[in-house]
Order: sequence, then structure tokens, then C-alpha cells
Amino acid sequence: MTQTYTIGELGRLTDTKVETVRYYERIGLLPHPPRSSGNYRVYDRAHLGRLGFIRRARELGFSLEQVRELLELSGQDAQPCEQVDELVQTHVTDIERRIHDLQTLRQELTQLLAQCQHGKVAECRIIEALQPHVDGQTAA
Amino acid sequence: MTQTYTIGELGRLTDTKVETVRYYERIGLLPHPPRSSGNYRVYDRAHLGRLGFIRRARELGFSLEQVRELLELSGQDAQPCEQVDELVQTHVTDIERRIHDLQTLRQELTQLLAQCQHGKVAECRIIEALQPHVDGQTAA
DNA sequence: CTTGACCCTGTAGTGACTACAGGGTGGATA
DNA sequence: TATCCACCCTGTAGTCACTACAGGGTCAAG
Repeated sequence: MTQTYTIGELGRLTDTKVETVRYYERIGLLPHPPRSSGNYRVYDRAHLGRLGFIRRARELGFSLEQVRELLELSGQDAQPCEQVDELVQTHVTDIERRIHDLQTLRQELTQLLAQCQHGKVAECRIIEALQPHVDGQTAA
Repeated sequence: MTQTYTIGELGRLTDTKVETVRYYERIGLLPHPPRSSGNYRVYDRAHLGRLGFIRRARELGFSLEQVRELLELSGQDAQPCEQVDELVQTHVTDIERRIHDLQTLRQELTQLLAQCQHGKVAECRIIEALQPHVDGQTAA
């Protein structure tokens, strides 16, 4: 009655490429499953759950190292979830920094675009803005 | 009178690691410079300018492939700067998509954090949210 | 008994660097 | 002149999270 899955089925159920499932096993995120007589990997519902967890965490932008920690923490039912909180908070802060950086970038580029007169490359403000301001001096 | 630089000087002037300068040469972004009697790379102001251009474009988030195109375009003084515009516009669109994705992510995570009751891991909403909804059915 | 979909291992590629290991060069100092 | 040290050289491998083969084996259907 305990349902089993091939690697392909597991992949389909979790939207994961077969190669990726094997990769997770190689790096120790998924346990080595038992093998069939034909040397096929045989997964059960626990594997399916664990892989689902990994994939969901990845969708939320956690690194595999963070996923590893989350998996570790998720097993410690009796512990306070402080560390979980902290990990997620760190991740949010990181995301906010990235958003901010991208917004700065976007503004710089938008300004460049606005300055473009749609003339020849020679007088293009964009190209110009990329040229470093190398002055004429022959410094020692 | 034509000033020259060692790779280290070039690196300092453009805030680039020496290894990175050599890397750019290896992938053909920077030309092979002449060598000194002791086999040291000897750079001139043109190299400095080109590397400065590359670094500035990288700061603006362009990929090395895009930088390659920009360098190519920047040499065609007589051409209209339409292609430059287009490349930058594509990049802005890409950045906007990334900002949007990150904002979505941020909201999801913030909601998770807000739901956390700061209790035990067993009843943690965050861990729970990561658990896939595997139902009890034994589907064929 | 053959086809075709699936599975296996192992290796190498992606982007943009970064980090060695193991050596050579060049200028200043003792 | 010897030695020191900062710098330079080449070549290779590591990072992250996969992805893409090559070259084979397995299994169920027709």
C-alpha cells in the first residue's frame, strides 16, 4: 500500500527535472533512495514531501544552503522557531537590498535613455556615459 | 610620452582584480597587450579606456555579452544609435521584471513572518507553509 | 523481438569571476 | 652581491544551481 515513485514521477509531481533530483541526492539534500532490481531509484511519500519542501523553498528564493538549514530546523519540532524566523528575516533583508540596488540601476538607465537624441553613435549620450573620464594629463 | 601601465596599475585605476583583467583578455573582451622583456603585459591609455568602459557597463548590470555588443557599437561612430537604445531598453525591461519578481517574493515572505506565533517549530506557520500539501489519497 | 520511453553513471557546460599552486621578475635595501 | 618582497606569469579548479549530453541499461507494449 505504501506508494512508490520513479524519479520521473517524482519530478513530474514536484516540477523538477530528473537531473535536478539526482543533483539534490548527490549534494546530500535528498537521501539515497532504495533501488529496484533494475537499479532504478524507488521513492516513497517521505521523499516526495521532502523534495516538495525543497522546491517550495527554492521558489521563495532561499539558497540551497538555507534550504538545508530549513530542512534541519523543520525536523526539530520541539525547538522554538526563532531560528526559522531569523533565517527568513535575513532572506527578506537580502531581497530588499537587491530590490533597492535594481531600482537605483533602473533609474540610472532610464535617465540615460531619456538623454538619447537618437542621432549617430558618435554623439550618443549613452555610449558617452560609459566612456570613463580619462583626462588628458600624463600623470607620473 | 605614451604612458603605460602594468596589469596591477590598470586594476587599481579601474577597480578591477588582476585576475579579472586577465579573464577579460582570455574571453576576448580586451585585446592581448604587448609584453615587456620580462613577459609582463604592457597596457596603454586605450586599454585603460576600454577596461573602464567594460567596468562601467558591468556596474550598470549589463552582461558580458551585452558589453561586447556595446563595445562593438561604440566603435561605429557613423551609425545611428538605435541599436544602443534598443539594447539598453531591453536591459531596463529585464531589470523591471526582476524588481517585480523580488517584490512578489518579499510580500510572500513578509506574510509568512507575520503569521509566525513565535512558538515551537512543530506549530510554526513558516515551516508549515513550506510543507507541500500532500493529501492522504493513494492515487494510482 | 523490436521499439520507445524511461532509467543509469559520469562528465562538462553555463556566467562572471575568484582563488590558488608553483613559479619568474624587478627594484630596493643590507 | 645577496636577499627580500611586491608584483607578475601560466594553468587549473572552485563558486552556485542546475542543465545537457554521451553512452549505455531496463521495461512494458505491440
